[in-house]
Amino acid sequence: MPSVRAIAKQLNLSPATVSRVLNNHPDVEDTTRERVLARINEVGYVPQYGRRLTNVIALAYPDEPVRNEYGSFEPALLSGIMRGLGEHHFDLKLLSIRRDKSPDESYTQFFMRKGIRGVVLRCFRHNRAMITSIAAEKFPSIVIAERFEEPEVNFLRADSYPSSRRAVEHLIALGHHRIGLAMHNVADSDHADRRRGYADALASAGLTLDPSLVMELPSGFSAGEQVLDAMLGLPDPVTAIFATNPMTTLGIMRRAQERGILVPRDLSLVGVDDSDVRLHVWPRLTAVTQDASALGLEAAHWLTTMIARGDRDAVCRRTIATSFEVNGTTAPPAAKGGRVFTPAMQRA
Amino acid sequence: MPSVRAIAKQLNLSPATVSRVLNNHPDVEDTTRERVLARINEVGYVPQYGRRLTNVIALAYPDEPVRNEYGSFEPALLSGIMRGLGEHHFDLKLLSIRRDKSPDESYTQFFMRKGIRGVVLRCFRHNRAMITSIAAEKFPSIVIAERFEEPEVNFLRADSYPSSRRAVEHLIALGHHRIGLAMHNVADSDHADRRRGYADALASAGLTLDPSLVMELPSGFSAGEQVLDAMLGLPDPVTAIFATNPMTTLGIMRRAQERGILVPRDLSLVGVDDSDVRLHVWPRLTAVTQDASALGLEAAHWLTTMIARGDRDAVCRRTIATSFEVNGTTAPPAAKGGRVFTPAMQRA
DNA sequence: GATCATGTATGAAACAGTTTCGGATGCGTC
DNA sequence: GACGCATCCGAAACTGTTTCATACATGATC
Repeated sequence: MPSVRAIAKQLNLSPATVSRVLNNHPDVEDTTRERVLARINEVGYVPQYGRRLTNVIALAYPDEPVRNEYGSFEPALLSGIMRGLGEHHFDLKLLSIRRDKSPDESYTQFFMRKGIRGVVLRCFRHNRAMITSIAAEKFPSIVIAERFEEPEVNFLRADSYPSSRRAVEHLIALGHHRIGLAMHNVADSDHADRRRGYADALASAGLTLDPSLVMELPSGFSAGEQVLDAMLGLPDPVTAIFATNPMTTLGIMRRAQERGILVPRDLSLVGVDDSDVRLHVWPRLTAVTQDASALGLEAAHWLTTMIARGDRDAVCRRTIATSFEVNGTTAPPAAKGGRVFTPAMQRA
Repeated sequence: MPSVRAIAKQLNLSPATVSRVLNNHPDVEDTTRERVLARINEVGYVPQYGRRLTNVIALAYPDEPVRNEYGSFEPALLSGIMRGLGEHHFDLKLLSIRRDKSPDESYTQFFMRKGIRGVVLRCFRHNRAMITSIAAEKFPSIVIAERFEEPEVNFLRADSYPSSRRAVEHLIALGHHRIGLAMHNVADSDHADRRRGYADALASAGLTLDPSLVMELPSGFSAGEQVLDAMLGLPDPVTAIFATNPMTTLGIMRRAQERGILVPRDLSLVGVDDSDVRLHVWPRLTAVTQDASALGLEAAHWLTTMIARGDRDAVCRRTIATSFEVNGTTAPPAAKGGRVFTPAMQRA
């Protein structure tokens, strides 16, 4: 358990200088700063004073935290994390890395400055590099809902592949063969898994994947509305859609109702749900469900346990299952050839 | 700016004892503890060491934080708070008071132990006493979405009365006179305002308030389903419903669709929305909207400004407006006498 | 009733991390 | 070369916490 004074002595510096480095004060020479940081990382320094104050982990977002557009995933995740903190009596801080981290400090410095002992990381398309850097610095961290090849990155995710495949197989079994795929246009592994589930289900049923039935759009409600219009506007329209994003799914449903397209009579829909929203629409949504709250709980519990034990080398590369739940938005397709919708038939 | 040592000297104690009181250690005599706490409160002691670590406020929930059932209010609020923290560079901690506070410490002690300088409080039916206690201790705090008579309680709320009244007047103007009111069964001022808006709108139109059209239920989705069934099952059914709770509103809509009741042809519905959910259903919901995100932003900004200024006597008793937005769920009532729904007419 | 545990409340001192102040050093300018 | 100025860093002071020892009360035992 090295103290600031011990580290200073080892490096022939004063405690003041080490403290300055830890707090990212500007007036330290670069070479000195590097030397201190190297040693800090090497010995895994943790401030001992004010232990109580630092029994805190953070949920860190790359940019703005808890955006509304993220749908119900974030609140469910938060709720799970809060429950996972209980056993070891940790608190949770919310951080935005890009907003608060100064570019010239390391991630470890940043987190220490914020008084946190570990971090649960949300991963989006653009911040994989950030995450591998944090992991490389060996700061206690765990990534939610993403998969990494790098062995030093800890993560906890839900595997969407089997459920996605079952979802599409379910549609095929009902008789659908023109099945649209509405994807979020991000290259995260979750969405890749869902796409793979779609492709494999088609392939194993002997259906060819028609690229014109695959749409990639930004996440969000209005994307769903566009998807519906586009997919039913095709010369040979789809009879079913698999939407891999919760908000997009809701957008599709709303637009379908607006246009008087009856789900599931005229169109079958399988969505993705992070909480209970699938049960709050009518008809209840047939969906691939992942339990965001369980992800949060497990991640928080693992992280706090690891910190409490002082085990800096623990590894978490866990994948929990998703499930596929058949509800009211899937049915056999309408009469052969599908229906063609004309503006006159629309209610709105 | 008194230090622990200064306070100790004033009271003829050692710094150790004062520190023990601050950290709620058990082995301090009760009279000594009281003396120290009194002085602490009197001088408004704030730990100066590790100032950076304590540039933190908390969003404190009486019980479990960020419950899913709260609907979209919580994430919107959180998002607003995070934005409001930016100017003064504060961080946010999430706390559950009942879970972490030991019964024999004061609220001030608890918050100091958690290293926070101020607190944004969520208020529910059962914790008004808690909130007045916190305010009485003069710990920097602000309550969200609730009104208090006690002059020492700071709050920031949205005034639902005018919009609620306009909502019901809108229904009356469309020709409705059997208008149901679905209320959350809590005695908070927000819901009281909505009820008052309902009552006043009826009264000023010369309509009598029929108590059998007012239902009070626990918040939540399934409550909405019960409301619909009950109100349409009346001998003289309602032709419109004003639902004062977002989740209840969604429950009503879902149940209406399930039963094949067309909104707004067969039933007009006015709801309450804390974010954008009203636009994500079909038809888009006519609703009283309050901007939870703005509440969070303003509250966080006020609190951090007050703390940064060192102004412990600032007062916030602000009410921001809500608005009433006409969308697609309200229309004139069906032919006189209303329709009677029989099971045979139901689709589900 | 004297003696001896036992336990509680407190202070002195040591400790951890931070900040202030000033000194050394280097660099440019007159 | 002298002076001004900025940079970097250490000594010392300072803040809050924790450990250890002590004073004192209480109660049990002979």
